Amino acid sequence: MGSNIKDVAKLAGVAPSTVSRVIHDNSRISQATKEKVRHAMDELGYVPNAAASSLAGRTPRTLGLVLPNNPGELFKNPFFINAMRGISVYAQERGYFLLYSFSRDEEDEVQFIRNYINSGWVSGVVLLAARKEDRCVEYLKSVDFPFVLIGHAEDPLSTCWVDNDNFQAMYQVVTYLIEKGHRKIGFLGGPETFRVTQDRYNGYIQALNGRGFPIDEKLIFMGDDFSEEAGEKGGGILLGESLPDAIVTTDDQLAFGLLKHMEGNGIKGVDVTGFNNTVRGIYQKPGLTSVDINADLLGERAAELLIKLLETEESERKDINPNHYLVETMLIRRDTA
Amino acid sequence: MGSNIKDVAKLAGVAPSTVSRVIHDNSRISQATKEKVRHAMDELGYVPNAAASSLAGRTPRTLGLVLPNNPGELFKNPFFINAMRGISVYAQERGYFLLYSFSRDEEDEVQFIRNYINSGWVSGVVLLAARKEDRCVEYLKSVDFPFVLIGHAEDPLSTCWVDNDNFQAMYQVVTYLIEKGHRKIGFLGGPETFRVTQDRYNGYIQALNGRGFPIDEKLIFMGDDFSEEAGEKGGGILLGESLPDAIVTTDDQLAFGLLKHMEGNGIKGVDVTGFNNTVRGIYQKPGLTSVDINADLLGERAAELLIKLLETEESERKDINPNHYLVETMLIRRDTA
DNA sequence: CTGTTAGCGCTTTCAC
DNA sequence: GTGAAAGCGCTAACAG
Repeated sequence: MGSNIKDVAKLAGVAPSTVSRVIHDNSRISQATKEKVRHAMDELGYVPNAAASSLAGRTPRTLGLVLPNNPGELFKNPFFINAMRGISVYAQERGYFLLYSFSRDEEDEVQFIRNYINSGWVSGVVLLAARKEDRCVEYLKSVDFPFVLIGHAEDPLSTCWVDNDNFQAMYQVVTYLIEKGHRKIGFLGGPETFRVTQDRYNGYIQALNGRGFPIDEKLIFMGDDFSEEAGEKGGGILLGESLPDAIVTTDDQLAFGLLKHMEGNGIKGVDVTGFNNTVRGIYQKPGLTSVDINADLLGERAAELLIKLLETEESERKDINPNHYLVETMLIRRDTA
Repeated sequence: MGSNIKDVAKLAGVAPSTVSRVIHDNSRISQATKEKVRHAMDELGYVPNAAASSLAGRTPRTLGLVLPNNPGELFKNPFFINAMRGISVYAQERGYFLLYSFSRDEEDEVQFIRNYINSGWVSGVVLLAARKEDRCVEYLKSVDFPFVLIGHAEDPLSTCWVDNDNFQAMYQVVTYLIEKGHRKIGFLGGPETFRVTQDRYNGYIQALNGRGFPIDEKLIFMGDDFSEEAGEKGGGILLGESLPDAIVTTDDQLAFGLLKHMEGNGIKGVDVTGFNNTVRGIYQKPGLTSVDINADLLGERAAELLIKLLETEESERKDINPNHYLVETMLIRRDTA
């Protein structure tokens, strides 16, 4: 099939080790030989055998992704495919291959990671969905294997991660509503145990406080989960006697539930915003105003950070700096706000 | 890090070669030693080093996917993520890893495939979007590398492929409309150079002919592409003097354009169907009746076929049988039909 | 600056 | 049935 390093060496009239050095752009090779060798490589259409290279001690230029296998979520939310594409854009440019797998559950995921690592195929892992007390994170830390997290890390100092600035994102949303003239603004969030909920909640509080507007406890509701049902329930509670001007939510699903409640009860004139810029929000009537989390860029940054991590000396990885990126969000205005 | 074959051999009190034979379930190893060795493997949590295995001559248990980088399409159409998941489900079960990459253009794709192959990482390729005279197909054939196509092959006899039965799918759609009582049924297709257009067109013709209904040339229109604009244009032509009872389209985008034309011109009472069960069709009002192409299963089948191909003797691959699968579609009824 | 050499972990003849 | 040994393609000392 393809040619090997010996063929190249012979054609260029040098030793295999020299070719290897040229491949890795070793600084102590003369310009002349580099040219010669590169020429020979081109002529033969040579591509290094990654398996051999990895076996001989190089860290393989392959990253492994771990995806949850949640059909509903996968389908409603373009996050995953976009993040995968973003990762791909950066990784390919840097000559890295990408492995992916959809897991059934957390158990599965840890097993995949084990396989990734022990197979010798992979040199770093991208986790696309962080859970609380994520066992993958624990495992990767325990074996000290390089990884990066998309989402907020439990231990943000000793983990590499990439996330939106959720505080800032919600701050912007609320500020936008205030500028639109709204004063009574409600908050409909997911479970408060989640970091994202907290951050977005804080952004909400701060945006109001900063302008000297009071916080009304009665306008705040946290659901048991991120579902449409939770959103409906929240609507029932937040839209009581007197109507607020607007309600911000931390998830499009919650917003859909809220809108459903409003429609069902003939409630009008309350602005609503979502999060994630989900496909449904684009095409339904009324179009849902929502925060786009920029999944593409989240993916790109994750790849960038992981590759940076891989390419720093092992001894210095502990204090890689920066160890995270914050990716900006974009408020997409549609009919509901 | 992980243990290697020698460790296992030592612990089990056998030679490395014996362990290797156990890994590959060689028939001439006694049951007793197999047990012993498997026990040792478990104890050490041994996972074979895929790089070494591949280097030593085994075909690597890794498949490479090639995806187009069409942001719009990727986003509107859940086909890709679903197909990827389907592939993953089957491949993982059989112990195969998956590599993916998004290409910018056809040039890119061929380059990726070259890299896949020459790197020694990959033993087979899945092509997720077949074009006419696809250069990837040409290249893969020219180097005689195993691959499977999702979509219809130009040369269906000498290629492994997986596709819907597009004839049958459209036949069902039209039959459904006939049973609903419609008689005057129009056809709005993509470019007629495409195989899918042809197949779906034939299904349309056959369904009408089979029941003895006449074909009206004036009710047939093929657009220049699969876009919404082409759909609008088609609407302008098909919805002339007298209105048909229904129009079947070969793509949701075409259907959206058609509906837009209808709405813009106040045309009502014409049933419309799409193809691909795109996200927009689910959430817009009115909900678009559409054919779900079962991308998940398409992916699973593709993986199945490719792995079957890889696991048959090289000399017998030419006449692998069957060399394709047809995956059933499902008509999803919503508001428009 | 470049060549020589040992070996990464595994598979596969070839012996026994 | 099982072991010994060579070698897959590449890299990383060690020489010079």
